[in-house]
Amino acid sequence: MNHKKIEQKKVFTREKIFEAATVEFSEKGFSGARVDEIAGRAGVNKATIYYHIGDKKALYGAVLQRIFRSVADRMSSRIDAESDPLEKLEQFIRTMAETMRNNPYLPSIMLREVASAGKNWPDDILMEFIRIFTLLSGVLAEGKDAGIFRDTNILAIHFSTLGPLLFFNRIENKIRRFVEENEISPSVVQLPDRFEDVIVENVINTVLKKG
Amino acid sequence: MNHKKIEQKKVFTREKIFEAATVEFSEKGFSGARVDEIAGRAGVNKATIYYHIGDKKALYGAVLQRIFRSVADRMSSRIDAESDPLEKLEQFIRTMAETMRNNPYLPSIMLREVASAGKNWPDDILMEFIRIFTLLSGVLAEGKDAGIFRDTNILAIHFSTLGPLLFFNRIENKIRRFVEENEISPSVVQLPDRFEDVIVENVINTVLKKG
DNA sequence: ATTAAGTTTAACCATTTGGTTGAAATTATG
DNA sequence: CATAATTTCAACCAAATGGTTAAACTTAAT
Repeated sequence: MNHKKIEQKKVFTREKIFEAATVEFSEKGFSGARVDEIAGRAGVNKATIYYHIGDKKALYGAVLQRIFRSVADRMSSRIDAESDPLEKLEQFIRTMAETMRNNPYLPSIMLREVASAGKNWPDDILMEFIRIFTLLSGVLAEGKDAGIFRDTNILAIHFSTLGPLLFFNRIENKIRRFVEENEISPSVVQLPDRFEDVIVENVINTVLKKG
Repeated sequence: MNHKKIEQKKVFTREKIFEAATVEFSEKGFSGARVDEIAGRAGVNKATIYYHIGDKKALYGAVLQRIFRSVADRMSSRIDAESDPLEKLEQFIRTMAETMRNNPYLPSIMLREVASAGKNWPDDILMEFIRIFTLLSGVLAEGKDAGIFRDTNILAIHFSTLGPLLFFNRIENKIRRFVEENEISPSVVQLPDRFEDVIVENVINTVLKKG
């Protein structure tokens, strides 16, 4: 086995640990997550986690950083691919929704982090947030300069995108089950096929200059 | 000591326990919360909690129900006090924001509950949610009948109100500290004095019929 | 083949934690 | 005042949990 293969194996072990940890933290939160359970899911001895990464807190931090960096990366490349500010904004929202759909563990972790008010975010995690915020900020400024966007509050637009998408992602199934079990007409609850379509419409309506 | 005073003391003890539990659960979530800590904060022996309420899970359930019922109650009375659908909608949003400001423990608990996707909500908690949702649903229907509201998605409006308000409430201080420490111009981040003003404007803009 | 370095493992430990118990204290009743 | 019922408490316990360790195993270099 040469150096490359060793490195690969090492990376593979770390990867397995991260994946298992992400699922566990997502399902149970930091306090609820069990290191033994993570080790079990990863098919690895508990001590291996401590050898490769560190204690529970370090592991959680690493998981957060991994997640948020990958989100920021994807968001960045997707928006760069568009030229029109309006399409960039739409892409921002749709990429968010898509990322949540593709990574089912993401929403609960993000919501719990918001709940904890970023009490223990290291600087590198903060940086990933700022990257995303700056991205949106740029899109809105671009649209304003082009004369097609109103002067809107960036934070409000950001939270009005992220918030509803996260909420819906988490609660959709609960609502569907409830509507079904209680034989409520779906038209009462107005469950849309694609929630992000509604959010795209509303956010664009908020941002777009009237006339 | 007569019957009334006994009853008062009993209620007082329960009240102290609930208050302490609410704070503890809010700060640390269900798993992170410690029953010993709750007993300590309430100035009560741990066994008293088990005597009066039950185990940790029952205590948490009782806390949730208390919170959400009080929110639904307040929301209900506030909206009933208005007659115009537009003012009802504004009252809905402002009451939400006000309730969060007055009850600092509320937002983190709500966010964590959304994160957990209501996995273990008993029916009575679900009912309180439905009360609030039905309230908003009625306001929007009323406005539509009066010909001043567009046909909008209730869930989206609900989440576009609740989400941003909760997010801002939790993260505001973090942002303020960050802006200050890194000497960033506040204009870049656009921190408004009253975030709910922005949300009121945006939501009304989304709901209102254009003419 | 031998050695040294890196990696994984089973067993173990100290502490924390939810929950219990029986006695003591407080209060209501006769 | 005496007795019964309710409420509070200190002490205790079993289980769970984060973390450690020393030994075993694997691989790379000499």
